[in-house]
Amino acid sequence: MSSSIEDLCIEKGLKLTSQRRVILQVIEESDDHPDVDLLYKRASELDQSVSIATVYRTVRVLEEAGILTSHQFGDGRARFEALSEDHHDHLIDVETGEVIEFHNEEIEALQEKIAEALGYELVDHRLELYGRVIKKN
Amino acid sequence: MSSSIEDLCIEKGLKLTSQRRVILQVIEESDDHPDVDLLYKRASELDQSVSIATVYRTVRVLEEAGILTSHQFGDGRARFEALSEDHHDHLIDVETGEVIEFHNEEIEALQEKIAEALGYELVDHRLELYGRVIKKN
DNA sequence: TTTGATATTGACAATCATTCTCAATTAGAT
DNA sequence: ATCTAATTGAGAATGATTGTCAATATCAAA
Repeated sequence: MSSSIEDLCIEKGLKLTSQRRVILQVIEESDDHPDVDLLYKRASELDQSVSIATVYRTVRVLEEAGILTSHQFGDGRARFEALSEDHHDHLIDVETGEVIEFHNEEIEALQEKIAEALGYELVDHRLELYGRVIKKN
Repeated sequence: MSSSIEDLCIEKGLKLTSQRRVILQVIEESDDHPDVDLLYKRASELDQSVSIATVYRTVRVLEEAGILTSHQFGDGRARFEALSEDHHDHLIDVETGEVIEFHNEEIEALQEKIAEALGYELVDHRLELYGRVIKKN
């Protein structure tokens, strides 16, 4: 019944309010990369008492707790996904806005190497590919 | 006297107003990655009549003309640089905010390959490394 | 050159995403 | 059951950016 994300919140000492439970559920059930408005819409369907201010706050708290990550893809608003142990980058379909996740060890290693060569320890990175479907005919 | 960026603007059919000339000059002389406020400050020193609205507009027009590119590094505002033929990516010093440019053919090729493997033609990409200086002792 | 259509400008209002404020409520420890 | 600190909803405030509009300036054509 209690989701794994809820357990993480308890570990981090976050209070589990009814609003947070709903938002957590929505996040857990989303495998796209929703923005705040979409999270708000989905949460509102389950519980009308959730306000958009709370969605903004919850999303920030969860990110600070290392449970969520946010991305900035082109358009102005932040998009979110649960932080999983398996790191991945994103390919964004420029026609549809669809987001495809991928992971490539070779490119990960290469980034470390580049940073090191410049005298830096890599603490984070952002790699986004923007592409158009190849139509074969 | 007329800068190469000015020539590009003429080619694109953009009118060369005195305000634009000043902004173009500022862009040409900046080798950091200034945001709109900084461009505005630098332009104002040369010509007090330049308004921030015009900086915003000019920057947009120049980007549409393929003369400028904008980046979104972590903080909210857009930062700009003249678009040169030699493509590069960015490493951002997380302590100081300093931006270091680099280019790596291997990683460029790898990105193409990854996109292709997912069925996409790569139209653009964004690679940002966030690092901390390695202090040797 | 002067003219004229059209683009550009400054000032500031409007917008959009996000954060803040504050009084009222609630979770969870005791 | 009680208490304290965290959380909430509503809406105001913020910060970056874009839109509006009347006044002005550019560049092409006469």
